[in-house]
Amino acid sequence: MTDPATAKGRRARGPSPAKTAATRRALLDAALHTFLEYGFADTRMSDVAKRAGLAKGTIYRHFDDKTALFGEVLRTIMAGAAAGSALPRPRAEEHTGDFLRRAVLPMLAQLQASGMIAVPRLVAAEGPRFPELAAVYRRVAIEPVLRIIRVYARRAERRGELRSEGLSQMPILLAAPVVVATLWNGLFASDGQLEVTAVFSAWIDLVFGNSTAR
Amino acid sequence: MTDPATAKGRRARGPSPAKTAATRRALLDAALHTFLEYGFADTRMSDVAKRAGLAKGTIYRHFDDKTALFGEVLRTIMAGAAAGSALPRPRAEEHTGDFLRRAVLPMLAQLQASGMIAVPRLVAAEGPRFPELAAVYRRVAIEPVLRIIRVYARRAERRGELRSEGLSQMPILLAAPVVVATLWNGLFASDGQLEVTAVFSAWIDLVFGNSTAR
DNA sequence: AACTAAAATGACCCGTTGGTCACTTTAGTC
DNA sequence: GACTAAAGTGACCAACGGGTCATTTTAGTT
Repeated sequence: MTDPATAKGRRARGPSPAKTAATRRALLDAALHTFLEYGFADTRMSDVAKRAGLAKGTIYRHFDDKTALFGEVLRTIMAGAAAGSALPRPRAEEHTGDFLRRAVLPMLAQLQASGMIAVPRLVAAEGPRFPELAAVYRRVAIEPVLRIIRVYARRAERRGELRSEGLSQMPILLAAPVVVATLWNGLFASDGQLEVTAVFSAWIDLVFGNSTAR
Repeated sequence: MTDPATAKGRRARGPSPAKTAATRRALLDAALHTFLEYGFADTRMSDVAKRAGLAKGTIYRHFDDKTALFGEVLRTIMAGAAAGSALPRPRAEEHTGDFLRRAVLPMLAQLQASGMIAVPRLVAAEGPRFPELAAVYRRVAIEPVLRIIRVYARRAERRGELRSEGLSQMPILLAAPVVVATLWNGLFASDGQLEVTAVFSAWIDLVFGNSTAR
């Protein structure tokens, strides 16, 4: 587009673009954690700035307003999640229940460790006030997951591993227990946390049969 | 305590207590619907008043502040729900899956028709900011439901209808699909609503087996 | 070292809204 | 119909917090 000389000359003075990007990242990270902890309404722009070690005004050099910041936070998260998703394939004769355990449990553990597992809860809580964002989240995060579930639901149905054909038509059933466990943990933070992996495992047992006593 | 004459004399002038109670009910009802639609933070006290056909100041003659109003709304809902819950019993040889369909589906349909099915979503969204309320909700609404689920999960396990013993240990698995469907409907209000009863029915099929082809 | 453009700052502004209270209206009692 | 206690009212207040912008700091260039 513009020739290199112009581009170089244009950026002749002032801090490097890398530094700018780093500031932006710091703000997004601080915002994510603050939003997760307090929700949108109870998040103070000044708190986000403080957490990032910056002044409130700085936020507005990178984002139009609070809503835009929230949107960028979610967009960034989704982009990162999409990048880091690489599901293994089931082995030829592997029982689909075993495969799901093998594939999904480590992923859940990682999500839990990184704190990212709370994101769906944030979306569920704030989504109604940001319908466009909810729609993006659905398209970018939810639908792909449902599509994958549908693939393996079909496989399990083909192999006669399930008691009904319902799962491929309603793939959300497979994800529901994980979502609810996450909500639970957000609601009752202090007392009686649910181990998300244990919930999922019990769910697989119930639907596909316990692996030991199949 | 106080003798009747005193009590009567004390209330000798001014509007009747019945009228007061009606006002209170109108406010609670208006508040419930406004909270359900906008959430706690985006609910304006003036809007609640307007919806109830009263002035804002009137709210403060019945409730200490916004938080107290929210709490009373939830407490009232819970009391009402607890009162109106009468589950039938399974017939002697009835398959537990059939029984659950028979017992739960009408209840879900009724909850959906009355709009009360959105309450869990409200609690999930606002709960983290009101931990005591979340705890009350858990004790009054969630735990009783889980207890009932556990009873029928045990029955099903005893009768060999399930593929694992997990359900009685993790009764939340039964409720999860309904909760998630409700969240979904709140998030994507305009497009692709889920029929909660259909979701529950598919769940039963998957876990207990389809009633036609058992 | 001087220069300067971009980045960062934070005191300030101002709209919004929860909550107050002096006043008005309502409805039982005598 | 006069009396009065409770219910209801809505203009008003104060605080809070999102967003602005004149000023200062930073760092690449010459």
